[in-house]
Amino acid sequence: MSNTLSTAASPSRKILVTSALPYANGSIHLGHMVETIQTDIWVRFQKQRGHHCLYVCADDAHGTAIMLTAEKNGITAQQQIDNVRKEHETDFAGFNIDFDNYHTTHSDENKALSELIYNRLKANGHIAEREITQAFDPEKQLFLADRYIKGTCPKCKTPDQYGDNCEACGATYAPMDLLDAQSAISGATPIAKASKHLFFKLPEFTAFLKEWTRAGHLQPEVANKLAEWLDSGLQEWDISRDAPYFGFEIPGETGKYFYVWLDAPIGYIASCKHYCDKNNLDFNEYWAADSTAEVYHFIGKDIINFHALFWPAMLSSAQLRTPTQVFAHGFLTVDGKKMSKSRGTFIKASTYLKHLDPEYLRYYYATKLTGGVDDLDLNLDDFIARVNSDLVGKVVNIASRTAKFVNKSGGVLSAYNPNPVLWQQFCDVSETIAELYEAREFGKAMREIMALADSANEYIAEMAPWSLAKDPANAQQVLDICSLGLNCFAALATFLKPVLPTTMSDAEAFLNTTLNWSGSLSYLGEHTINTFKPLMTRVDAKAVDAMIDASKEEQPAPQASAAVAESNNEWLTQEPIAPEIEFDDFAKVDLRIAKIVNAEHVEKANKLLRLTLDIGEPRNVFAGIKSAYKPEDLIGKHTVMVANLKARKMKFGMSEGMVLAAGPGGKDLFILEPHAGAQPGMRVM
RNA sequence: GGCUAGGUAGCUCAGUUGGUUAGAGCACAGCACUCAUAAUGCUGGGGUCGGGAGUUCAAGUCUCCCUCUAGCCA
Repeated sequence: MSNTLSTAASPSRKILVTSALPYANGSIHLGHMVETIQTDIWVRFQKQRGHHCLYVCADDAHGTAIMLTAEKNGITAQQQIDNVRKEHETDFAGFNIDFDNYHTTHSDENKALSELIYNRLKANGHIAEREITQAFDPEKQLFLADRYIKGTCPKCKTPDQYGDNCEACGATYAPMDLLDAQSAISGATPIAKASKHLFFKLPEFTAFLKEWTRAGHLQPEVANKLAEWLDSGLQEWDISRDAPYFGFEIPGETGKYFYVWLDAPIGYIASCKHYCDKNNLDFNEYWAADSTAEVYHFIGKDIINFHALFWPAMLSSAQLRTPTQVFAHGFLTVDGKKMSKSRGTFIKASTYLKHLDPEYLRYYYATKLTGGVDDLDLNLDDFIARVNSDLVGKVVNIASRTAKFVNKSGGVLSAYNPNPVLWQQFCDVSETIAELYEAREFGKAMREIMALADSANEYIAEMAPWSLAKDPANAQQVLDICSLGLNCFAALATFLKPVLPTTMSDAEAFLNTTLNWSGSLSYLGEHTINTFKPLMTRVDAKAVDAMIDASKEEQPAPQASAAVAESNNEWLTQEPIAPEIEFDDFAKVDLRIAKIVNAEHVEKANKLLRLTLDIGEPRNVFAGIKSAYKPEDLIGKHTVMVANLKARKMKFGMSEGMVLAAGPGGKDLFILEPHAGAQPGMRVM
């Protein structure tokens, strides 16, 4: 993202940064860490540049899921979220995520702020009330969200589907449309029940949001994505949930609670307030409508709507400032695939920490992070090679190969710089690297840094101080060369400090200095250093394997609902044979042999092919078989069609009949083909 | 079904407003060096830039179609 803000040290910048609030219902895994590591690197960079930067986060502690988990664990919701919060904080600390404040949305601050904001929305006429009908579990006395209802898809009859869409055929439907719908919580058959709900009148913010989303607050691809919502018309947002619900009760209502997504983003403000209150800071400087502080939200691309539509609209109505920018990032894949429990790639943060150094992952993520929303792949072989080669082989090696000569000659660096051109290269690139950090182009920044490391290693190889050292007369020259080498290392350490806080803190101890980056680099002249000790050890491939194995053990492969797949009668199970009919019923269906004289793609249609069939007369038929057949493979073949089916008007024209095909869909779709000899027009009986 | 993003060397990725023989790191091969955590340096092999069509003097880059992958749809 282009950004006119200066990256150089101008202490005027006052910055508030957040990472998305992890849900208090599960463990932190390496996917979460993409976001917190990205944010933490950015925050550490800002601090190192001398800016006032505050990094806050919190656990997202409300909702039905947490209530149910607590119940299952036989503890109160409060105990549940307290336990999880402890675990989350430990995991983040293990990865050196340096929050200034980590709070919870189930806090006094958040309650007060949620009520305040809600009351303002209401006073401004932005809250609507109306009755809606939802699925209700009569046994649990609980309204059921779509994901808590299971049943058979009304369209393709696949069993065990959730209440909003079918994973097998992709159909979308209302939860009560499911065949044999049942509550996933109690197993009871849900009933339809009406209840009053409160809505945030989002459509009234359409003009505001159309402008806001294009005003430099978002990455362009994110703004494009949101245009879809804005152009198709915003809907009112349901912000209430009926009791029982774990959350905050809505003021002025009874048995109504704020939907978890209403108070979650307010948790950013609440955590900020909690910090300000503890530290005697004025929290209005961050959140008042006229605040001049910069506010940034780092989020995953799955929650863009909440942060870039609902959230700015709410803030605007509540007379609070909106975020300076929202930075969305992509998801984590491991070895090119979605994280999987059975493959052992659903790796919890705590599992990683048992086997590997957090600095490795911080660096690897940094090499792959961009300012965009692309997904990030953790390729385990690449991870090992990259960390070992870049950090141990290149960067740390510079110190390792030069330190001994300096330590031997008394441990004091030489003030004479034998190659000002090389040093100038480091100074010149310093600002470029800073700009890349600012723009969250960490991958590019790492590449620049490694190019400098290469230059330093080339220089040392060329000078070969180990050869010069054989003659005591060259002692001063050897010291000059190695001092420059260590200055190069100090510069690299400065640039890498936001990514590798622990390693570079050790480097500071070795170099006996603090690695500031608030201005231009300074050359360490006559300066005493300490004895070099290895700063980082290589990634052990065995440790990576052990981590994967441990992830498998923790999450045993589910006894896949393989019952269906194993059954010989898979198709009968999925779609039982229809009720018996009389011959006359069948005879009503006029099936004919048809020759496919032409087949072609239909522009703008994702599933259809246009077939021209000859049954003695021409027929135009649209068939949903594009996913399984190429037009050229069909032309000239014979098939069977229903010839007396009432013609149907489709978006692309009239369809005069249908061809017969079997299979679940997608690539598994098989049209019928008669044995040789059948002629177009023959009736099939 | 709609939409948004991707598909460039074995792997992970760069490729600015279309402009000479498409780049980097890792991996691989050869050589050199031996200070360094078997680290480092030099040289080299390797790509019909997902497929097809079009615009252009010129397309990885622009347009259209197809295909595969990922995600979102309150």
